[in-house]
Amino acid sequence: MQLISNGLTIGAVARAAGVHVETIRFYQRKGLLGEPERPQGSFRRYGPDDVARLQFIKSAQRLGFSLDEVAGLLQLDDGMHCDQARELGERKLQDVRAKLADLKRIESALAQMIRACGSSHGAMSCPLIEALHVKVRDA
Amino acid sequence: MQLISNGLTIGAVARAAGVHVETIRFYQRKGLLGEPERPQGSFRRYGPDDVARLQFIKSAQRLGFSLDEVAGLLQLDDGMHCDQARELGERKLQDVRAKLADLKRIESALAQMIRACGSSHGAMSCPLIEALHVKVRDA
DNA sequence: CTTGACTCCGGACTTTGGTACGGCCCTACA
DNA sequence: TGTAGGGCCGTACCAAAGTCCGGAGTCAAG
Repeated sequence: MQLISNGLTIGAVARAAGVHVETIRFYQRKGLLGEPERPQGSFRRYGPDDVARLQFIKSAQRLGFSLDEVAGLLQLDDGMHCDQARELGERKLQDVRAKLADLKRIESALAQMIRACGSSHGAMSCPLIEALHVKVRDA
Repeated sequence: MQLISNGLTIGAVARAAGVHVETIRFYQRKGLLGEPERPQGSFRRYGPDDVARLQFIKSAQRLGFSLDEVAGLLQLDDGMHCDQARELGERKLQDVRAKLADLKRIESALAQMIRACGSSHGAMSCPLIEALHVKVRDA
């Protein structure tokens, strides 16, 4: 029953996006995902856009965006006025770039630590926090 | 009362690191931060290392690491055997690189959207999700 | 030697992001 | 046409990461 005439059922969407059905309904309650029409009967039918949107939400979450922030990102895509979208987008872009910078510092600290580990064997105090002293800034 | 002889009080550390006192005690319960000695009396005294550690925890969290994961990162720095640390570090490095890749895709999608916004004025459907269709991979 | 700011400790409460459950209702397929 | 496997809906529950609270003890400055 994956496919009611055209459009996916909630279960099929969930499988396609790798989330649980309940999660979809939870996102709908939160307004992150619209509730689609039910054209012939009582079951909602979803499209590939919904799958993409769910996958986007999950990706953004993995990067430390809260659902509220993800909602902000998604509004950019929904029918917003362009200058608002632009402003919001610019703010988000700054966030993203700050995260990138932090993450790069973590990456090089880790890589350095692993190199150090390879060269000098035995128990040692790895320079992780040391390397990260610099990186401290507010979110 | 910020400073009992040498060493900071919990409140001073909290202020320095930008966290609440309760958060420090919570981290201590979780083992993320050691409970320092109380050399003369009943109050604990902290050093600058503790501040750095707290700031590190907060930074890592902002990047989407859970407290358990942060604990793993911190163990690398504490007196661990080098090959264990190396293995854990390599796993973490892969995580970090995956996050970096995702974040870069988000960055370019956002930047592109802002450019598009700038060129064509008026209400429009910004290509955020469109641009992110590619980036979908599992965590 | 008092007073006010602070610490200690335990436990209860909150928010975020879901998960699980149970009862009823559809709908596609045999 | 009947039945199995979903869908629909509400409510309850869960873990993570704090946050708040209250009573008691403790500094240190005036």
